[in-house]
Amino acid sequence: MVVTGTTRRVDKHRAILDAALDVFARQGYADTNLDEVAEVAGVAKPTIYNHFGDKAGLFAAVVETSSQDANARVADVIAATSTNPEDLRAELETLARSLVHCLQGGAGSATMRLQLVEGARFPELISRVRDGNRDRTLDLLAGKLAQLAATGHLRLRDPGRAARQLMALVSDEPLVNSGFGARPVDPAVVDRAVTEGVDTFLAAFAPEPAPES
Amino acid sequence: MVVTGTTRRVDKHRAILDAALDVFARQGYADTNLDEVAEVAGVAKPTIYNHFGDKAGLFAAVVETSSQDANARVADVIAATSTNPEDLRAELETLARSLVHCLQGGAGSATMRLQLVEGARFPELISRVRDGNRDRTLDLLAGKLAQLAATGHLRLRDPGRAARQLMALVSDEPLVNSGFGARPVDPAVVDRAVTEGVDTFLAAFAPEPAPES
DNA sequence: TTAATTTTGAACTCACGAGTACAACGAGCG
DNA sequence: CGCTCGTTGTACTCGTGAGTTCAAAATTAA
Repeated sequence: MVVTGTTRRVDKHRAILDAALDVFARQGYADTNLDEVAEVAGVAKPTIYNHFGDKAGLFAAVVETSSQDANARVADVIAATSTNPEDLRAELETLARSLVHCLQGGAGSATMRLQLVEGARFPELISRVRDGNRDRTLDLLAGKLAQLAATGHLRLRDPGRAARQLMALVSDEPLVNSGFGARPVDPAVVDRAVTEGVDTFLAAFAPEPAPES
Repeated sequence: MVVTGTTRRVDKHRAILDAALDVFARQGYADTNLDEVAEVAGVAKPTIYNHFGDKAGLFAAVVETSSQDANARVADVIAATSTNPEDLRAELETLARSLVHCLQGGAGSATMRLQLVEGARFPELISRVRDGNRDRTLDLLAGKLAQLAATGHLRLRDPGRAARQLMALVSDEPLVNSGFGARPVDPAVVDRAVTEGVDTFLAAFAPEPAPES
């Protein structure tokens, strides 16, 4: 077995990032002390300083890394959506449910909470990362919706607007219900928001009147 | 001129609450020190302790008071909406714009930010106040929408759902654009979200096909 | 195997802010 | 006017956490 030269160092680097994401998201930047991050990561505190410089440096790295990860997950979900589905409603519900879980459940929840809560403390970093994430997500989603329009499944004049509104309809209620990330997302709430949100979306944007509305 | 016995004390009490709302909202609970609140309020620090006990007590009072104020403003806006408007679209746009400004602009912005950011630190207080506010707002709005349905302007099977979705459509974009309260709300963004959101709402819930969609 | 690099545990310094104390002053009331 | 209560400016204590130090140990590289 061949172990590459920096494998172990990468392990610790990643372990610190993972631990920090968890602790920062739960407690916020101010209430997070690096003794605790070190303990969760299984390293010594000076090791964190060796890798990341200082607390703010660690935070910035966590935000960047976790947001890139979230981006990749979202892109996968949108790419996996068919542009010629047999059941459009079901396809959109699956897409929407997956998006909400990517953004608000599991690792996405921690990422979202950092972006949401610490915008005042790190305005440039958070704006750049969060707005970049959102723009990218909406672009990809708008692209997919435009394809659905091209194949006659939807009637859109502005795919960007449709993307924004679909996101709003399906994500607002779960977000509020979770206390903006302070509580775990309730899958039942997501399901309801998705079902109702897609229903309203189709009532507004489907070519023919939606069967239910 | 007759001055009531506790006028001065009420003045200071209110001055402390106002100052604290401003500072807590800008800096967050952890980064707010009571020396600064005292300076902004124009009182001595021990006076804050005399009135509110400790920092957490002050914060709780600020959350309660500002949320009640926000509640009253929202109730006024909804009550002022006609249930038999000549121009439904314009009436809904006015309602929606006022709601968003109540919730996300001026004093509403500070209130919202406290509720949004400090949910993890004070879970019971924030959940109670924020969920109570939201439930009340949605109830009032659902009531108004139900009345619009009763007069034939809308076609609803579930006014509660319609209220949730109207709120989502008109408030999501301004909220994200303001960095969840970290930046001032941009009126142009609100206008666009309101116009487009009401348009989609009417496309889904108006009795006859909306003229634009 | 040796040398170089990284990590460690433990202890430390220093700045900061919550909360307190207190004598003196100010405001309000009878 | 005297009394009571609230407020003040100033100084203080104490706990906490960011960041640093260092000799020894562990890991990695040659």
